[in-house]
Amino acid sequence: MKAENKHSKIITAATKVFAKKGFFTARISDIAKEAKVADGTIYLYFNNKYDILLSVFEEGVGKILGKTQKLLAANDDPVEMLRIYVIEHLTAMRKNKNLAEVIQIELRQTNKVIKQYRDKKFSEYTGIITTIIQFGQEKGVFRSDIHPDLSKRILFGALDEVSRVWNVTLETHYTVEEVADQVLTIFLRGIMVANN
Amino acid sequence: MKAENKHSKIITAATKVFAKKGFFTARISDIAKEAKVADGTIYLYFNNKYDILLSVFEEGVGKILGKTQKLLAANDDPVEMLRIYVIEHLTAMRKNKNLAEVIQIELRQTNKVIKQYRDKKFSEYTGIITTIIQFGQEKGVFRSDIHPDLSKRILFGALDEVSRVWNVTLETHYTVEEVADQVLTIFLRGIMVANN
DNA sequence: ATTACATGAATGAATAGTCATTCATGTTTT
DNA sequence: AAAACATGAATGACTATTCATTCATGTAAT
Repeated sequence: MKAENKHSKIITAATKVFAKKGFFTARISDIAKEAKVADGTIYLYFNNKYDILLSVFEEGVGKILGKTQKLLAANDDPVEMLRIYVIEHLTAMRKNKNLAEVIQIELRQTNKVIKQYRDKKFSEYTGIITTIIQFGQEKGVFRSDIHPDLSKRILFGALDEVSRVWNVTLETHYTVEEVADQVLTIFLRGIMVANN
Repeated sequence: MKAENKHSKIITAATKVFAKKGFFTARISDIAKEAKVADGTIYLYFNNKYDILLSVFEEGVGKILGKTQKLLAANDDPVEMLRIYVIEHLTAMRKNKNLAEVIQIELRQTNKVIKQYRDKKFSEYTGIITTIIQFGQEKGVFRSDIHPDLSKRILFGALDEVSRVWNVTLETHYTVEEVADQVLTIFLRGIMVANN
């Protein structure tokens, strides 16, 4: 119990420190201080600095992925499914800005191993969009001339950028609902079969 | 001449090295080697490592911005203007993958100074989208319930993500034209006033 | 219930290596 | 022969990781 507790304390601290200072500028001693443990203790729970970063990502995305999949399972309307995905994503990013920062910035970084790891792990999450779009096309709700893979990038990129801004400027004047509504309005109108 | 020549040689080399290894992992000696100058020579042209990064960005974005503004000046159809912007951006990102990498990844980094600098400089470039959208709304071509600021993020995020992928996977199987077409189809249908 | 012993989690000072930046020296240009 | 430019080895500051030691908790023996 105590061990598990300390593990998450370090994860939480690291998320915060990485978000604030960036992976390379963050010091192990910063994380230790934030988590209120000794520097050495961190190495009882993680192999090295990279391992901490990957764990932050793994556990963070894991939670979001799990929740999203659960919510979507109870649904079979493509439009409604996209709505759920968008709202869940924006809500999660807004709620945990530190995690958002790590996912959006630190994990993209250069290091090929990190980058490929992120893309692999992440593709499970963004792949959901592709699946929904294909499903919608089969149902005849979404236009068939839309490339599911490309439009996945288009939607995800839009979500990524609008939520990234929450971490940069103090553009708090848009709520999750407003943003979700704009993104969905534009994207859905863009991919749906005309019906009026 | 010789000085100017060396300056750009270093910029080009740095762009390549930063793109490949990332800002923090890149060594000054790597850049020097790539540019075929001595380590110390770099400090005759730049104040420090950060200065090199900012210069890469400044000069790179400057060129793209200039070209885009020039092309747009000769036009007054909002739809056509968006098309030009999208195609120019994708073409530029595709053509200079190293610069794209630096802009998209390295410059987002954490360091608050860097980040704010990027956002300030960049907002001039992405702000063009906002202007075009507002222009289109005034002309009654784009829906008035679209937030120009938000939809700027939506379009730019989409562009950023689709072009980022060119640097990660070997997803070369979409051409600039195909990608531009999908993005524009979806986005324009999303923001235009219905006219049928 | 007190004492002796055992365990392994936690500590943080010391290590070992890295690299941005400087500068004494050399080379080229005017 | 100045002045301007270029070199790259040496410097010095910085920090991830290690590991000898401490300490808290549990178990066994008396």
